[in-house]
Amino acid sequence: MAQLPTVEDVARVANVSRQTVSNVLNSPEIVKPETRGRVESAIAELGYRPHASAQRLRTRHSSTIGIRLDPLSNGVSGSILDRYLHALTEQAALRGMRMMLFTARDTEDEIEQFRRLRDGADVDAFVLTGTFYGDPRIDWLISQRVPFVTFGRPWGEDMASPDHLWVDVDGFSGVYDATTHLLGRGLTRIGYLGWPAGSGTGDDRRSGWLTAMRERSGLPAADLEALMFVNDESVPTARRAMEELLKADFTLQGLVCASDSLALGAMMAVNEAGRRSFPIIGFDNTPVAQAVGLSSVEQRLDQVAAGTLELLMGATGRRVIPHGESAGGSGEPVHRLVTPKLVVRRSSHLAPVEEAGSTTAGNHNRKENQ
Amino acid sequence: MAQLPTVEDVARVANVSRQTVSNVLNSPEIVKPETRGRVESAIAELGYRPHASAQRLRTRHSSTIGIRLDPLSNGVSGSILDRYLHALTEQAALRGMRMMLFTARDTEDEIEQFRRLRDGADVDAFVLTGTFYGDPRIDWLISQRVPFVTFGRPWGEDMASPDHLWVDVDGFSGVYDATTHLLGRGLTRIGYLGWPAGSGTGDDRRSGWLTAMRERSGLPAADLEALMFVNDESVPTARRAMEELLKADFTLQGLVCASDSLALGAMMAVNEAGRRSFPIIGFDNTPVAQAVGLSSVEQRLDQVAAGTLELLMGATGRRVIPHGESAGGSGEPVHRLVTPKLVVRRSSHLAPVEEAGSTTAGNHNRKENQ
DNA sequence: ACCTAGAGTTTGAACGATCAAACTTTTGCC
DNA sequence: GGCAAAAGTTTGATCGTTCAAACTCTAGGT
Repeated sequence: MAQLPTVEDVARVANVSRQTVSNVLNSPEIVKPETRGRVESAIAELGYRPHASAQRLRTRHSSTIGIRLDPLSNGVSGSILDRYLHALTEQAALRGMRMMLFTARDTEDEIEQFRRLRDGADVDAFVLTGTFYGDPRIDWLISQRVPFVTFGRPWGEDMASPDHLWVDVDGFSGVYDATTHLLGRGLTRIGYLGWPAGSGTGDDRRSGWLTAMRERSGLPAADLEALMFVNDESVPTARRAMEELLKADFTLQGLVCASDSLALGAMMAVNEAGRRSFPIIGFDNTPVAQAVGLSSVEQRLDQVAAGTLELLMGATGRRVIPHGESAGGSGEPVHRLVTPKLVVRRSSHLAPVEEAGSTTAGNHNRKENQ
Repeated sequence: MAQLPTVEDVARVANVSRQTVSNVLNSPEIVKPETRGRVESAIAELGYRPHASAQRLRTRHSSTIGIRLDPLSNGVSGSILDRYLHALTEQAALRGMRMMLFTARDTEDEIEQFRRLRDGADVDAFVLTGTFYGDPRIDWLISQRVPFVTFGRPWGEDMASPDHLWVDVDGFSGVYDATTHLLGRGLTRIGYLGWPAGSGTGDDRRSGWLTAMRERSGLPAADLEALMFVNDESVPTARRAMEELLKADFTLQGLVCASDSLALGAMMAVNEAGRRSFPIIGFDNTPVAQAVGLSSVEQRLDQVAAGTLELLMGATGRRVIPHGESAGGSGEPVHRLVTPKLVVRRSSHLAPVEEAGSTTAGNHNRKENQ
C-alpha cells in the first residue's frame, strides 16, 4: 500500500516548495494565480489531504469541540441533549469543526477530563449542559481561559459577564405563548403543572404562565395561586396528581405543563377520567408528544446550536475565538436567547379532532423569531 | 501562562532521557523500578500530560473511533442510536479511546468523510449503523483495510466473513420470548404487528413470533397466517390499523409488535375501544414505553457496545486491531449476537394492575445471557 | 542605471512524541 | 576475574505540518 501523499509530494509534482503548498491551502490569496492553479491540480492528482494530527501539533489547535455525554439522559426528555448534539455536529462540520464526546462520573471528574483534553490539545473549546448555581466547572474554565459556551443561563449570577458565554431557550416566552393560545380559545381557568420552585428553568417557565394569566385571564391573584400545581419530573406521579386534581376541582379547564412528561401523565389521567375536551400543552416536543398528539413547545435546537457556534467562533469564523477576545470587547451580546415555538396538536383543541396524517406533522404556527 | 510541560521537561527533572520517560508511560515493565519511581514523581510534580496530537503524528493512530450521527434519528425509536452512543463513549473511555462524531448527507458523502478522517489520521476505526443489503460503505472499508464494526447483521450476505465484523441484537429471540410470555399466560390467539416483509430485521423479529406460535399455540398454519399483520413504522397508521382489526376480529387476544411505535398505536386503539384486558408487547423499550407502561423488549445496548469494542480491540486491548488480524485468524467468532430482555409492565397483564412506583422500574425478569 | 518596496517564493527550525539502533551497566556463569 | 548475554538507558532521526525569516524577482520612482 502506497504511503499517503504529503505536502512534500505535492510540492515536488507542482514544482514549488512545501510552504507554497501550505499557502495555497491556508491563505490562497497570497499565491500567484498561476502557481496556485498548478498546486491545486497536483493536490487533485495525488488526492492529497492534510494530516490533521500534524496540523494540530504545529498550530496548537484541534478544530474539535468537546461535549460531555451525560449518562443520565434517560426518560422522555432525554432526547433533548441528543437533538442538540445532532444540530451541533452538523453545523460544526460546516465550519470545519468536529465534535468529540466524553463521559464523566461527576463534576469533579468532568473537570479532570477538561484538563486532559485541553492539555492534550484534543479540543479547542467545550460546550456545557446541565449547569447549576455556583457550578465549579465554569469557574475552572474561566480561570484557565479555556473557551466554552453553556447551554443554559447562569441563573442568579451575572448573566452579562463577558467571561461566560451562554445560549438558552426562552422558556418564559414558550409557556407564555402556550397559555395565550389556550386563553385565545376562550378558556380562563387554565392550570400550570410545574416543578418545585427553585430551579431557574422551572421558575422561568412558570412565570410565563403567570404573566399571561395576569394579563388576559381576568382571574384574581388568589385564583391564580390555586391553579399552580407542583410535581416532580415523572409520568406516573404526574398522572396520580392529576387524577386527584380532577376529582377535587371540576372548574379546571385546561393545563400547561413544564414538560412533556408531566403533560403525558396529566393526559393519561384526563383520558382515564373520560374528560375528552380538556386541553393540555407540554414542553420539549419530544417524540412522545408527537406520537400521542400532545401539543408542545418546541425548543429550536438548530438555532441553539447555531448560537453556540456563533459565540464560540463568531458569525462566520472557522476557528474558535480565544477566551476573552470574543464578543465582550466589541460590545456584541455574549449570549443568545432562542424563542421556542408552539406546536399545536390534537391535545390542545377543545373538542377532539382528527389527527394530522403523518407523524412528522406539526409545522403550522411556525414563527421565525431570533 | 507557563508552557505545558513536555517529556523533555520531565526527563530533566527526573534526570533521565526523553525515551525513558516515554517508556515509563508506554511500557513501564522495561524500566528499572527505582528509575520508574523517579520519573513518576516528576510527572506528578510537573502535572505532565502527553500531547495527544504529537502522539498521533508519530504513532499514526488516534485512539479515536468515528461514528456517523444520523440526522434522521427522530421518532419514538430514535433514541436507540443515542443510547448506543452513550454506552460506546463510556466503555471506550475505559480503554483510553474516544468517540468522534460526523455527519453526512448520504452514503456517498459518508464514504468521503471516511476518507477524510482516515487520511487525516483522525480516527482508527469506524462504527456503522443502519447498514443495508449491498452497502457500498462496507465494500469501501474492506477494500481500504480500515477497521470497522457494524451494528446490524449483513442480511443475506456472508455473515461469517472474517472481513466484516458485526454486532447485533437477536430480534428473533426477543420476540420469541415476548410471545412465549403471553402464551404462558394462557392466551393462544396472539397477533403479530410488524413491518412489510423484506427487511432483515423485520423478518427476523416476525419469525420469532411465528416459531413460538408454531411450537406452543396449537393453532393451525392458516390461523397463524391470519394473525400476522403488516404496517409501516408510524403511530397514527398503526392506531388506525388496530381500530379496524378490533372491529373485524373479536377473537384476537393479544399482540406482539415489531416496535414501540406500532405498539403505542395499537395501545391507543385498544384503550379507545375500551378493551382493557388486551395485552400488548412492543420492541425497543423506548422512554415512551416506560412512560405509558408498555411491556417491551429491551435491546441491551451496553452489551452491544461492549461487543463492538471487543471486536475492534480484542477482549481487553487498548488499541484497535488492524483489519484482518483480528478474530478471523485465531478462529474466534467475528460477531456478537446480544440477547435482548423482556421488560414486563402493565400492558402485558391480562387485567390492569398497579404500575410500579417509579419510572425507572422494569428490572424484573432480567436474564444474564451472552 | 540605481535603489526601494512589495509581491511571491523558499529555507531552516520547530511542534512533542516514539522508533530504531547504539550505548552502558548489571547479571550469571565458569 | 573475565566474558557474554541480558537488562536498562541514551541518542539521533522522524512523523507532516506551519512559522519566521531569508531570499529572489519585478515594477516604479528618481
